[in-house]
Amino acid sequence: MSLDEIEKADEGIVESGAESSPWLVIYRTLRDEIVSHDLASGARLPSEKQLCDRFSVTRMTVRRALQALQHEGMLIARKGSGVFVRRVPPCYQITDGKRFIDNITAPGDSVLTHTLSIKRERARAEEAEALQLPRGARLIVITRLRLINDEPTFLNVKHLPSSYFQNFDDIYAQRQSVDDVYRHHGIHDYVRKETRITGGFAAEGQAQILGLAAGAPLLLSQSLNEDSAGRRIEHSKGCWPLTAVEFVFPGQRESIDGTIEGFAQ
Amino acid sequence: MSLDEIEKADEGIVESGAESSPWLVIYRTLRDEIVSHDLASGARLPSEKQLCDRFSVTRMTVRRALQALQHEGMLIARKGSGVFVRRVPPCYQITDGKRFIDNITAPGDSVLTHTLSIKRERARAEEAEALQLPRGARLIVITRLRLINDEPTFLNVKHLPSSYFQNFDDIYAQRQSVDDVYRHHGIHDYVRKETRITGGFAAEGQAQILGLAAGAPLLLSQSLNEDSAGRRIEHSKGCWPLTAVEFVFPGQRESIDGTIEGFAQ
DNA sequence: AAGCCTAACCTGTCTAGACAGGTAGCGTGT
DNA sequence: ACACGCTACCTGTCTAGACAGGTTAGGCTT
Repeated sequence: MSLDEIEKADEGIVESGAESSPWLVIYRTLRDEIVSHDLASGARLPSEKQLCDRFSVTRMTVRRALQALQHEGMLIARKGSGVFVRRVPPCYQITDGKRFIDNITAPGDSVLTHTLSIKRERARAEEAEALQLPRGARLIVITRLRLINDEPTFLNVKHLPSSYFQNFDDIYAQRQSVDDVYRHHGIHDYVRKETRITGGFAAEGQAQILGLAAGAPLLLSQSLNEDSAGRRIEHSKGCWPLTAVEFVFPGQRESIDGTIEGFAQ
Repeated sequence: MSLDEIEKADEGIVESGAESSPWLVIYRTLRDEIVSHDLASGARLPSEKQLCDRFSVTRMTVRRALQALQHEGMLIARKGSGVFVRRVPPCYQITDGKRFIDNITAPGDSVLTHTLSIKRERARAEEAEALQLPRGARLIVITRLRLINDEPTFLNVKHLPSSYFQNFDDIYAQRQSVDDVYRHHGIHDYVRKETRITGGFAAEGQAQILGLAAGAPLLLSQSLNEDSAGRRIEHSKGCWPLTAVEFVFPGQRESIDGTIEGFAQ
């Protein structure tokens, strides 16, 4: 991991030895087998009992190791069924921009969007403030799941003021694209007004959708779009498996030939 | 497939207290006592054995609950000593800017910086590329820990090209400020060239310094500063307890009176 | 009074079982 | 051929106890 250097830099303060208790051995062994693709993504692990035999320990010791790997999002256990490899940790780079997720760096990656629900709701305090609407204003609420290379990677809820998008459902049903909805309603240009990033933990529903263990750590993103007239047109919240992505925010003064990157177009 | 939980993404493991196994009851009870300050920050919890008596379960069941709370950074166990409350989860907002951490929103908060080490190293591939230097170039490496309201909150390693800062040690020793070092070397203006954010897990050394359990989830930040001549003067990496901060990135087109926020000055 | 030492206490880890509840596949009966 | 039900297997959780190793405070020695 990229920050292991911090530890190296400070070995004078704390040394992290090559200590090894039985569960740590199991943890490291399985982790290496996952990273090296000896255990393929999606594959089922040997059952806990088989692992007990292999490592000559009891189930609780095996489970200690499996639990750590689940927390890190590498494994997901399905009750009654088995434990499965979830993710070989490549980390996608996301550049903040208008289409948040559409600028995955590697061009060969597949991105699939699943619309889970479209609802109407009334603005609560939070959305009202973010969108600069009165509390109780009508909102369109879209919940979507994005799969990158077939791994569920981004769970997203968008809030849009109903009043700006009278024909939302028709257009969205046709194209599955919020940008097309914008265009159809006369919004041909808009700006990312603000982006926020923090961390949190997966509630049961989120975990299930993302294929993670309940309580798994997440990256949480929030963004706000504004049209050229200064109207707040979208408030979006989303969550990602903790190590699935790296957000890249380019600085403001990237002046090549006089224009400002992220500002032009 | 109810997704409404995404609204309270940073809640904890499970909500809607429908289901309850013994360890979940303990988890929720202790979590509530921490959040409500019945258990003060820094206080020692009753020993595991006492909790066993209180909840009428065995130690493994108590530990199951404690483990979840440790993972979320609310508790930290010290072997031989006890389990202590670490953090009542207020989340500081950090606005990305020149002085990364100096713009904590709440003005009443205390910020204390601890310089852990200052070393000289040779640039490895990563730093060389980031700073646009030849591999093996001389670097100054500063490791610092920042406490916010006495909680260790930000562990940070800065890499600076030695060649730009001949008098680094003297100036830094006097003022403990990298900005002052810049000024003393004629750099009165610089820009945040890029910021990256992702997530990861605490190595043992990091965990100990931050007062977290080993393997606890972290927010990882990376930033790059450039002076007005376009020289890369600083590459900084850091890690934060997952829920300790929220990064706020204002959009580029915040045009008030014709200037671009984050660009002027 | 200062310092050492020991005993009590605490967490970390592991063993060896047990039962509950979910899953999937196999075989039987229709 | 198909549907159903049963069974074997799997993970989730809990019990009851054990030992190892770190911490701390109180008592003893000097």
